[in-house]
Formats: sequence, structure tokens, C-alpha cells
Amino acid sequence: MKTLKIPEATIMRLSVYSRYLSEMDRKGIITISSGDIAEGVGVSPAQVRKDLAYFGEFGIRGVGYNVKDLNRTILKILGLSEGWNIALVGIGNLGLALSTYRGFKDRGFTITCIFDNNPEKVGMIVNGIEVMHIDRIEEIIPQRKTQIGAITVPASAAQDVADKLVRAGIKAILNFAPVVLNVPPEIELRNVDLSVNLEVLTFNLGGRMA
Amino acid sequence: MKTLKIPEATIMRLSVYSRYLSEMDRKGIITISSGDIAEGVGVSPAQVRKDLAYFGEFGIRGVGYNVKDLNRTILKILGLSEGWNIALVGIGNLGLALSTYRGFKDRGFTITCIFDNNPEKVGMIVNGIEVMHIDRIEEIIPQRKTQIGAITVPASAAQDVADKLVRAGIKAILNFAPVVLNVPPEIELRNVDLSVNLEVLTFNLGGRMA
DNA sequence: TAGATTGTTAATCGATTAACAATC
DNA sequence: TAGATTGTTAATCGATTAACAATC
Repeated sequence: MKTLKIPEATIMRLSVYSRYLSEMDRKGIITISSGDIAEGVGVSPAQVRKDLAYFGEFGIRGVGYNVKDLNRTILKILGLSEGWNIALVGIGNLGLALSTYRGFKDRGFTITCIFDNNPEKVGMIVNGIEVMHIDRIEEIIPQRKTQIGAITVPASAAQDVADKLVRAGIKAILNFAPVVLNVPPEIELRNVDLSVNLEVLTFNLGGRMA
Repeated sequence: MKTLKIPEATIMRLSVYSRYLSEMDRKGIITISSGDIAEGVGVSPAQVRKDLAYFGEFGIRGVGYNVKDLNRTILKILGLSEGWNIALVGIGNLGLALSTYRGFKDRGFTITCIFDNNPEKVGMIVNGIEVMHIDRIEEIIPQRKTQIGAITVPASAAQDVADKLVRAGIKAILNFAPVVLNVPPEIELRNVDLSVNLEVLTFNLGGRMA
């Protein structure tokens, strides 16, 4: 098994390349060079070629890449040729935003269930899905073959939700709560941390003025 | 001017350390070691000390760090000892979520104005702030001394909004639209990209199964 | 003093960039 | 063939880790 370690930064860029390729495809572009992609997404051409080289040879020297083919290849690399099911936990404003997020369906993600611990929200229908009580996570998630959990509850409740998701057999967690979660190493965890992102901005602004 | 380049990863971790220190402070903890912080946020003790060492010496050998003092120091480093004003552009579900996000006020951020291009939303009061038309960005933002813009409009409108924010004199942009924005180099730009984060998860899940 | 923990250096590890031979 | 662009190697750059002297 050739398990050359792939930088996570490469994976993030592949996702961005793919989005750009979809856009170019929609515009009817057939062929594209590493330089074109690089310019479109703001990296260097060498970086684009290096990122792709981890996975194989997809271009034609002297010509470039076929837009459709390359996009299909990247989607496959990213695991997006199959669909994924998502459980949403916490249906406040952020949860609502995610439940209507177009990027989900566009890229093959389906929200299969929504949970909240507020009795007033349980039973509500959101985007055609009935909101269930958080206590039913372990019952429902295996039934609906759901591999990914998105946590949009307050920080104070997030670890408890993560524990429930893990016990329910979830494989990956996308955490929006501003707190460091503890999960077993076999669970894929990513944090989308608004505070951190804002504070990188203010650090850079501060530095600029110092 | 000693401008030792600081890794961005260091800044992101400082933000996380600070949040953890606030939590420990609330619990009444007075003193903390790099090992305690490391365990709390999931990095190595050496990493914690290295990150702090970029900015000075804040601990006492053999003892550790004073929780309150260290947190104050980090907040200052991150530029959070002064307040920051934020303009929110796009008041869909995600914009609504941000407008009520506690992490803003907690860390000294104030939303000063909200914009949308939908005539039905203009005039609405959201969290005590009147929603204004996007065409008034260039007029209002300088008046309200607003340095940071948060973009929560659809991808197709994001570049136009970014251009308006730049012309209005904004210093930094937090972009939630899944698109690569073009802004002048002096503008701080960060992208909070849901698609990218989800797709790193699915890549890792796929790899696990391959 | 003995034990603990910092601050810092040197070694390692990993990612990016530059350059160019291969080849369409 | 001449021009263009890939795939890949080597060089550079940057970040993390390990180790330990300094010192409370």
C-alpha cells in the first residue's frame, strides 16, 4: 500500500480547485492549465501540479487538463463520488443556516436527521425533516446510516453531544461550537471556529498598526 | 523593529489557549503550567511554550503561568484589548446566526450595521439594528468606524460585496461565501469555508476505507 | 536543597518553491 | 519542428518536537 502522506493543506486546496473547475465547466471551458487554475484560486502553478501529483498524472504535457475529467478525478479523490449522510444537532440560527445550505446538496451531502434538546423545537419540521430530541441520537443515527455529525449547539452542550454521536457510531464530526472536543482517535474531527478566524484577523490588523 | 515572522498556526492556537484560560479563570484556577494548557487543548507542552516565546516571557520557572495575567497578555497580542466593529452583509439564516453569536460580544466585537439587497429585508430590525440596503455600504461604514466586514451572501454576490466593502474603507473581511475573493493585498481576508471542511472529512473517511 | 517548570536551542520533520527534463 | 505545459526532482523555507540548561 503506497501511503505517501498527503498534506491536509493539499486536500483543502483540492476542494477549492474542484469548485473552480465546476465553475469553469459551467462556463463551457474544455481545457485548463495549472497556471489558469493557479490564477483562479490564488496559488502558484507549481503548487497545483504538486497537489495533483500526489494522486497520479491527470494532464497532457504541452496541453493542460480536461476540465470535466480533472474535476471528476478530484471529486473521486475527495470521496465525493458517493453520497454522504449528515446528522445536524442543534437547530438554532446556525443549524437553520446549515439545513438550507446549498453547498450540502450540491456536493452530494444529505441531511438525514435533526436533533435538539429544546422540547418546543422537537416535532418541528425543518426542510422536510422532523426535529427529534437529542436523546434519540443513538437510536436514529444507525437506522439512517449517517456517517457525519454537525454540532451546532452551545459550547456547554457540545461535549455531551459529541459523546452521544460517537456512541451512535458516527465516523466524523464537524464541530461549530467554540470548544475543544474530546473524541476517540478513530473519529474524524474538524472544527469550524468563528472566534479563531476573527482573532487571526484582529491580530493581523493590530500588527499592521504597531 | 524585531519582526520575527509569527506562524499563523501560532495565532490560531493562541486564540484557543485564551478561550481555555478564560474557562479556567471562571473555575477559579490561579496558576497553570504549559502541560495543563497543552492537555486542555490537545497540543504538546513544548508547542505552548514555543508559541508564547514568540512574544516574550510570561511564566515563572518551576511554577507556571498566572491564568489571569497570561490571558490578558494573549488578548492583547490578539488585538482584543480594544474593541472592533463589524459590518454584516447578507441577513439570511447564516447572517442571522452571526448576528446573535455570543462569541462576538464576549470577545469585544460589536455589530454596527447590517446590509442586504432584498427590499423586503431592508428596514427590518435585527437585534436592535436596522437592515440597510447594500448600496449604502460606502456611506454607512465610514460613519460607524467599522473595520471588519463579514460576508454572508450567496457566492454569486460575494465579489461585488467585497468590492463595495473595500471601497468603503474596510480593513478586514471574514468571508463565508464558498468562492475565492479578489481583494487588494492590504486587506486582511479570511475564508470560513464549509465545503472545504466537509470535504477534508470525507477525504479522510474515504482514505480510511481504501 | 530538591523538585518542577520555564525559555530556548538544535534536530527533525514537513511543505512549498524553483527549475527543468520529458513530452505533447 | 517550435512552443507549451506537464510531472518530478532538488533546494529552500518554515514549523514542530525533543532536550536541557536556567531558575523559581
